Amino acid sequence: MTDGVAERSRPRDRILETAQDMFHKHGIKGVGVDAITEAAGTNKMTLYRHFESKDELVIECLRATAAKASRIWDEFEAQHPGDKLAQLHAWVQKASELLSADSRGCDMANAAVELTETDHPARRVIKELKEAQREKLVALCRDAGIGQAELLADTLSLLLEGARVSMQSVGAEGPSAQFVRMAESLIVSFRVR
Amino acid sequence: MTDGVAERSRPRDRILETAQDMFHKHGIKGVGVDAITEAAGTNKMTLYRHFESKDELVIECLRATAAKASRIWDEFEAQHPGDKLAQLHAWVQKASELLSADSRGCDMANAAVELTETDHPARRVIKELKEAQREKLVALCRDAGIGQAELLADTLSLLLEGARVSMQSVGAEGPSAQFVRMAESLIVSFRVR
DNA sequence: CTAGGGTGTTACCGGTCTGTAACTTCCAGC
DNA sequence: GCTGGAAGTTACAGACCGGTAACACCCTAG
Repeated sequence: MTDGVAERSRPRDRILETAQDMFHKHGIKGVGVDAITEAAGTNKMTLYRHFESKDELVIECLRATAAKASRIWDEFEAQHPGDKLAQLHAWVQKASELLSADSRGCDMANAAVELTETDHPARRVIKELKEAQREKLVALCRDAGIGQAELLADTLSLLLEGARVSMQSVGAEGPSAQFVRMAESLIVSFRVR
Repeated sequence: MTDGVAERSRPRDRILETAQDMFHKHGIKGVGVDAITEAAGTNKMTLYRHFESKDELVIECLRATAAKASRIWDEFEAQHPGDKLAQLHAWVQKASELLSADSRGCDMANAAVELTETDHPARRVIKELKEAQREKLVALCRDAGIGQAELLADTLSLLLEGARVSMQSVGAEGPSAQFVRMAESLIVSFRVR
């Protein structure tokens, strides 16, 4: 039971937290609702009283993950209040740390790969959340005084997304190991311009 | 039956081709062997006479995909014999074309995302094939006279990998739309150095 | 013409999946 | 102490999964 998260709290919270963790580790199609409820120390009926379907649970998990990521951005502002360029460097640093700490990449991107049905209800949620994150990074670049803010933000996005997926196929010693160097010299080259 | 590939040829070839196509479109866990054999105009017994398991079929499909990609590299050499820099630009161009033509990304990366079991037999194959592709790109960059060939190759790899996964979450109008511009200016900046 | 290998067909095994029904148990608020 | 709602339990439905057994067929090489 390596996935046990059985602190005493409300069943709904336990289910949500456990599901996040297990979806992240094993993929969405790789884990059944029975396994989630068991690891959460509850049962299937209780899950279906709080979530109308597995798809809906998946969506709630993605929203929770995005909310967690959003809280990290607050740290940047707290650590470097007003200094947007420093916050951009902190973004690079934090991304690199998360790359080292976890090899399963981005939950939203992974879900998009796994849920191939074009009309799957989670797909529009993924798109919305990813677009919001993109907006945030663009704004950070612009406020940091970068000229082509959109282009830098998109390039950094692709580098990070690529690093996270590359780790899953070739491991941490592959191209993703150079992420920080790539990102930093990119920022430099965009500032000079 | 949108996945039908029923030309008269040997069952093994039809199964392999059909499986490649369906794994690509619907994911590995998203398609069963019954669906593959039906679309290939054959039956399950015949599949299991040629492939000892679904996992083995998956591996054969990945090898076939990699072989197809390898043939594209031969085109570069044919189109620009000896001119490695031109071949590098052709690589960027071709990558961009494939991005526009297909939104389901790289089969190997997708498989790595889907097959989370660390000891899954396909994982080592994915790693080997990806490492071979990396070697090829590094060699191309080096032979094109790029100083930091490894770094350029890895950066281009991450950009492309990122573009392919980004398309699946936010669509073709997202950051991946700028792939060519990013790659080309990267090459320029590495040449100047 | 015949033998034999590749192929097709049908049925089945044991397991897993999402989702539901009916019933019991527990516990907090009155 | 009683009550009402949340949570747990058991069993089940219906579908799908990967994989196998037994047998009929067809077509080509000799």
